[in-house]
Amino acid sequence: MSATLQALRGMNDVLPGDASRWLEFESLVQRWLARHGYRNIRMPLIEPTQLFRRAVGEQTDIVEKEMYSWRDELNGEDLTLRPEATASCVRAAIEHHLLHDGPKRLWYAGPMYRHERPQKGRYRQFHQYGAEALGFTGPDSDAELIVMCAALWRELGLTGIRLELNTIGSSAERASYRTALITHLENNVDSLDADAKRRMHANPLRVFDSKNPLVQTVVQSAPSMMAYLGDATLAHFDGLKRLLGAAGVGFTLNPRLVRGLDYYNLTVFEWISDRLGAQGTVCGGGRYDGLFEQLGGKPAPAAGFAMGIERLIALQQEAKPEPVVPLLHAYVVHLGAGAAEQALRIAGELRDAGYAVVQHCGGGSLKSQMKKADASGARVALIIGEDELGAGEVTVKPLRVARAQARVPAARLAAELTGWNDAKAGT
RNA sequence: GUGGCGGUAGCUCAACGGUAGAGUCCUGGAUUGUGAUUCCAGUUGUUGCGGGUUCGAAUCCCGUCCGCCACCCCA
Repeated sequence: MSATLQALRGMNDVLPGDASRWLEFESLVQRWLARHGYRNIRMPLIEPTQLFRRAVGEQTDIVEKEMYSWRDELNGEDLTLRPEATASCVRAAIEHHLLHDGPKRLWYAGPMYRHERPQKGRYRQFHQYGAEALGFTGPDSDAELIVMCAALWRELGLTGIRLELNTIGSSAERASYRTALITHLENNVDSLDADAKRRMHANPLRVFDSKNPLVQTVVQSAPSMMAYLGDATLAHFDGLKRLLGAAGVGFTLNPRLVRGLDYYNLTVFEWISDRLGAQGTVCGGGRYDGLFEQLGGKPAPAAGFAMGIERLIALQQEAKPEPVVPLLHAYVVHLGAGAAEQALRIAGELRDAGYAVVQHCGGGSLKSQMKKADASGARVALIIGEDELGAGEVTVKPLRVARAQARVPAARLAAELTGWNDAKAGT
């Protein structure tokens, strides 16, 4: 039984047709990050399990049931495939004293791993670009992170991505509100259904989302978070809202937006699209002022976000479905004795001059070689047969525009090919 | 992790108890060395995998894997 091996569930191959779209996307995103002064940092995919337990939070879904964790039998260490990268980034900043000479703007990219049930836009290995502004206290830093996202959506040509915003206060404010909320829910426990009761202690804010009318009556009379927020929190949030307004970035306040990771405080936000079904969050982030200290470092404020590449590319593909075809300037076909050697020489010279060139391999009739040349997407076919070889020339035949072919001296080809490629070509 | 739907040629799909098909793609040809259009010809499969029912299973049943949808949660 030759069991054919296949990729693990929820882990995908990105095949060349899609990969060229990824490359284009990544190059655009990286230029955008550079223009905002963010510098790349690269962390390991594997970290001590403890890092995520401490950073993300013991009670979170991620830590409780979604991590790829195992014990390294060679030395007894408990290891985990990273489910997100903020924890790693902060760990690295602490370990290498990155903030010793002031705040830093950093970005990272790469695969993350969560053992969830896969569906469209949700995979067990998925990819993120993340930006972290480490060491900045004020709402100006939060605003910068959010506003730069808005610029990226424009650049990517994405529309219909809306911003949801909330403040969850300090951990102390959150704790006292949480206590008050749970007390309220417990006092009305008779009106709660099983789902609400389950959420009551695990994640009391989630009870607000219940569609059960009876539960909603309890929700209506519940205390408001606002009453538990201090002046500093409100001032920070007001400052952020003012800056977003000045930047022309619209948002909707979502008091139930809490996000699933424990390290957040004050600002939390999500960018959401309605075109992706249940997996609509395309980017999420917020402030996490306590994380440095929580991981054993000197206290430092910080904020950041992470965006999902698969989801953004799905949106972009919908907006711009034409396949991304890599640019190929020339396809060299050759026929007859000695032509292969000349073709190899010429292809090399053209590549040295900066052109993308494919040389035909595998022989075959001129007709079949021309078919390959056309299918390759090349702008022109370069034909080297016995005639051309004898004359020291190459036939240049445009494949994308209506223009007569011509013979060009081999020695001048590198200089003249630009003219043939500049001819207006269908993309 | 729970529930629902689905898996047939490389791709998109038909056949829905009685010999598994079409389009597309691919390959070759239509007078000498010229692609993409047109015409002709040809190849394509353990019907996801394993078991069961039946004279006979792509088709019905069970299991399993994978995908999709919803829940949960999030990128």
